[in-house]
Amino acid sequence: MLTVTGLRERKKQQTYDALSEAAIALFLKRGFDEVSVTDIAEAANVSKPTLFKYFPTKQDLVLHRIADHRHESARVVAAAGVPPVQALREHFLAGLTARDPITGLNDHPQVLAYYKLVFTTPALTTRLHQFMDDDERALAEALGGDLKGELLAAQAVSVQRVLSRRNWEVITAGQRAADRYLDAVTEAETAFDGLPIG
Amino acid sequence: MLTVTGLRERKKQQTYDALSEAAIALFLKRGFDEVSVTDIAEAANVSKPTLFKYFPTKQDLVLHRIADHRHESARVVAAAGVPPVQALREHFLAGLTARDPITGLNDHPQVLAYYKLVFTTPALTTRLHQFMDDDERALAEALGGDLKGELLAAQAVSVQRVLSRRNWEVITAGQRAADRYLDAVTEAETAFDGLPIG
DNA sequence: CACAAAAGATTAACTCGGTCAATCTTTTGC
DNA sequence: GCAAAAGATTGACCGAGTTAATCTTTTGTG
Repeated sequence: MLTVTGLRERKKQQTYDALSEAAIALFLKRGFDEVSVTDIAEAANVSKPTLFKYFPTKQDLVLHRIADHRHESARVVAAAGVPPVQALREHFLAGLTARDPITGLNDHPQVLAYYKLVFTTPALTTRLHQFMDDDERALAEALGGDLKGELLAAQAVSVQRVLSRRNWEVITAGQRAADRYLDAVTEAETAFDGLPIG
Repeated sequence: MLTVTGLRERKKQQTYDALSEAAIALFLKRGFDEVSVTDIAEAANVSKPTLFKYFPTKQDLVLHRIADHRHESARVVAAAGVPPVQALREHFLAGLTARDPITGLNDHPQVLAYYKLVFTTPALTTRLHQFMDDDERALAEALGGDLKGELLAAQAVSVQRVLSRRNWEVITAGQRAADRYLDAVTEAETAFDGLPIG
């Protein structure tokens, strides 16, 4: 068995990428609701059932990028040697510095277009919230699963959602990420200060 | 114009009730996903498009009861003469005392069956979360719409969701509402104490 | 009390997201 | 090199939700 990666694996990856890229390109051009999954399957030279073997829902054609970050908060807390809230705060602040798109503080046109698509399409925001609920559950578990853990998890996820959304809105209104950075840090610190333990 | 309530209004109300009751009865008996909207329309002697004129989605046939409480938090805050967090806390505690189903502290079999249906059906919990997001937006607006308001709104909604869910789980596990009451109050006070300002 | 206008219900046909059973292709064990 | 298993592909199908045209019922008015 000398095959490093089977031919099959490579083809699968190719199909996956073709679907995702075709989908996002079409969605960006015509809008999420104006493109049918059949259109996407055709554009990727694949049948509709095949598409759904790669992506469980139409929304996931867009959101798989974000979904890859699933349970990140829980992992951060579990891996950290410091108190949970401190770990989450530092992780978010590092994200701001790195201009991680998930913090909303990124003004690359492609990133902006992508998030505009997500935030202005109800079906996508809905599914995004499902992912965040998953995140919250995992985080609550990582925090012990008791009342305090559940509350902290819910509030930590909320905080990150509100902060990211605000950053994205300011950037969308035209401000450069670099110009927003300091305010974003200030807001993040204010927000995390409001969490128990600190 | 002496007509107190037109005949038309009454018939509409009748159809509305017939649809809702037929739907919930069928869902409770066979499960949400095992009943088609066509089944419900037939049971209510109505056509499918007519059903959708009364309820925008299949889920709303179940959730309209909860949806009636929309923006309740925002209204509570707006109507109160006390600080927002205090108003929300008092409102929730009053709900516990009154065994308001929305607090999870209600052990009537019908109520339990209804919430079991809601919480164990993904399509319903998803739509429920959409309502809570609406609630959160309205509350944030009522709180001023700035960062602090948005954060407080998100956390207040989270707190109520976590508390209600915990109560429901304990009741579902077999405890009587009366026996849960004191713990529910304690947990609620702990949770609201964690919110800014208090 | 009749009747015109309008509001609402009905029907049939349609679109679209998602699933399934059967078929075909590729990989793998011998 | 080949048979069997694993996996990919497809056409046919189902259910939610919509639309346009038609028909019924209610209501305000002469």
